[in-house]
Amino acid sequence: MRSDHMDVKHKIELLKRGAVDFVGEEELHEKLAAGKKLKVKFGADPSAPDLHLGHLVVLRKLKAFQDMGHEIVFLIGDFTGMIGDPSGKSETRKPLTRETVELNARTYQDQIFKVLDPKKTKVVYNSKWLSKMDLVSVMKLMSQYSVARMLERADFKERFKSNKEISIIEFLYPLMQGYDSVELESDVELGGHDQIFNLLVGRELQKSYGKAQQTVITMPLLEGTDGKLKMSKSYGNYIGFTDTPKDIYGKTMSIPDDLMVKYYTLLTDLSDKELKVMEKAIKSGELHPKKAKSDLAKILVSLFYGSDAADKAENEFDAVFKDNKLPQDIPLVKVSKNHLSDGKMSVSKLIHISGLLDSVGEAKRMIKGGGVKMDGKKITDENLLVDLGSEKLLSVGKRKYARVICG
RNA sequence: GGAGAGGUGGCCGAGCGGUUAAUGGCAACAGACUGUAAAUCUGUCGACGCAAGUCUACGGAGGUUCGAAUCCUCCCCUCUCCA
Repeated sequence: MRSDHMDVKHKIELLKRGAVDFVGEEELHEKLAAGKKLKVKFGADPSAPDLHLGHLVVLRKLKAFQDMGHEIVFLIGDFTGMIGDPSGKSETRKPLTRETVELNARTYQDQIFKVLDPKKTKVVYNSKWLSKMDLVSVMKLMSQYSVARMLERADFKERFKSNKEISIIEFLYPLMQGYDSVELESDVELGGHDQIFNLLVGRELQKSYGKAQQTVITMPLLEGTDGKLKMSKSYGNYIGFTDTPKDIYGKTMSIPDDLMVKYYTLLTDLSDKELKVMEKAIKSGELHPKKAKSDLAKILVSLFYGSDAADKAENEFDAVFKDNKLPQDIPLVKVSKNHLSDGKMSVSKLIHISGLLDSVGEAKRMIKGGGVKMDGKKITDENLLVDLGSEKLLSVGKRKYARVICG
């Protein structure tokens, strides 16, 4: 089936929405016009199977391709994962065992298929071809690139300039990842903007190896909940696919207000027009930033858990943080008798034992700072003896609760 | 192979024989305020102990000293310049 010119143009516009880079538009245009079913590559390291909203940005774009009938090739970098993508504070990774890779890959798929259609997704492992390469092939691969070009990569450049270590093997990473594109004959490769260098290497290697070149599309990096650094597991500023509804909601509420428009742009289907309207409304005070945020929080919870869960999360949040009520599910902690003397224990110790805080000292400091309550009353005496004959409700701040009983 | 610089708490970064559990910044946590786990301001920020205090910590192992993150020896790691 052939698509007419306008149709193709429209599709490309749609695919371009929100993208930072879009390299190789002509090739894409030609293929779409010819009615070709595209192979869209998306690669992932099997080491961190905890996807977050940053990934969602890219996954949504993949979904757009899928909805147009194209095939997603989800590449699991089990081989390249042994090196690890150079990332600032790089360290040599311990090689993953086969089982770990399998397990991580499994988890990864469980997560991406919350967004993508498994039927239109092919999963491949790059160890299939990379582990079989002999030194001659590796040398051929290496001869395609120069050190100077490698150092163009922002990450390397920075480390080189500030005299940080760069291992030679890290130079191999972009080459191997790029070689995957040669092997797969991918038509399009998608990734976060931080992947631009690697993706372009893939495009160039395809040319060197006499293949058609892939179109490279990158999506912006989403700032994390701190509003500064990119969302990432290692910065601890992420909202994960597997987070509880409560956490997705709460973490979303902790995003700085002024990031709302960006989040809406990258994580929802609002059109550019609607976004503009919203931006204005927030500025003029018509739309309270909190409202924009709680709406977004609900959208996100719904995406992973459905709208009922979203409503529930909102109610719970309002109850706890707006009306100062208690959350619904407070874990019950049983304290063994051996820890008690005469059925009693000091609050500080109790807080530590019940797992609310990491040490007794910390609990004492919290009490001094006025952050601890028992049965709704603020505790001021850090040595207060608590009789565990009956259940006690402890809270530290508004986010940590435990019901404690002797058991 | 030679010469030099350096490795400090979650991160960045001072200190260079003793009032140093180690200045400062960031992050984190709590409090106040708020229609938010936004913003802002304040406080806390090694562990154990009711406490006096004890222990653990400045790449690793030894050593010198009444006393070491600070000096010495060896080892490991990183960077720079030269060959």
